[in-house]
Amino acid sequence: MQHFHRGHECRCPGFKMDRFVQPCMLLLLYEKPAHGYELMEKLSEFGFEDVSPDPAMVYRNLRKMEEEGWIKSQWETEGVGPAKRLYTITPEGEDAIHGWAVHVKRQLKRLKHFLERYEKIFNNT
Amino acid sequence: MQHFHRGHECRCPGFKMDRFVQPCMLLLLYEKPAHGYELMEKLSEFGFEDVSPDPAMVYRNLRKMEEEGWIKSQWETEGVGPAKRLYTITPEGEDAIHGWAVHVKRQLKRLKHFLERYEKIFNNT
DNA sequence: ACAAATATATGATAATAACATATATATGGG
DNA sequence: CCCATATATATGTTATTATCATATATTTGT
Repeated sequence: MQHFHRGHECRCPGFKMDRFVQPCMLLLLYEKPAHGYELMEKLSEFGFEDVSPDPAMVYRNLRKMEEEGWIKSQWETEGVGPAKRLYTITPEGEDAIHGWAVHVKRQLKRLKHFLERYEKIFNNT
Repeated sequence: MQHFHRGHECRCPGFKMDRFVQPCMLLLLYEKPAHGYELMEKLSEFGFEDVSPDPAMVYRNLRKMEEEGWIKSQWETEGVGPAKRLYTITPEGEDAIHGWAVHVKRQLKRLKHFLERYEKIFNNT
């Protein structure tokens, strides 16, 4: 038996949207090359306050995107702090952003329709 | 190596949002009791044209929600056509709708932020 | 008699998300 | 000097989800 809401805990995995950090990180990298930790913190700008900072989410998606050829990295051993990978976006990565945008628009439409219908019924504001 | 876009095929699974059909079906059932096939068709209203009609998606989610106690079903052998399960929403199911609405609002915020930022950069309309 | 539409259901597998954990360096305070 | 904390990256494991294919049966129209 599955439980998506037990007590105060919420178990609606479908809306955690781990994958959505990919286009978000791509946008951030398009704006400016950065390393993982930096991206992890900046994700809060996109409304991931409740999820981040989650290193696993960020680094695993960075690896995936590098495999895809959407981003590339180089080690930075100079400067303060431990060695870091500096990520930059590739032309393929830019294409991917546009691909994601299509899905985002479609999903936005779905969510809006749901909310309109929901509020019509339950009269919420 | 993973490929989310091969040729014309799109492989962005994160945005297919199978789980999102749950709150949509709950809303439909709140409006009026229905059976699976009916729900499957009505899902297009929520913008699932590209996914539905997908029997697996609909029936499996209905089973899950019945396990959760959000909906209940009874066989209808009378009337035209093959036997069908008539689903009705429970009070727990109504609670679940409100729970989902919270996630939908949060996700909507994220998607909007992404799109605003995206369009600011690429000047799309 | 047969095709198509209606209706429900599941098996198998690929992909994702969630959680815990491991690692190392640097910095500031006591 | 030592320790806690912040910085920084990385992976193993397991649970959950999504996708695709397929199975079943009834009814309606031709």
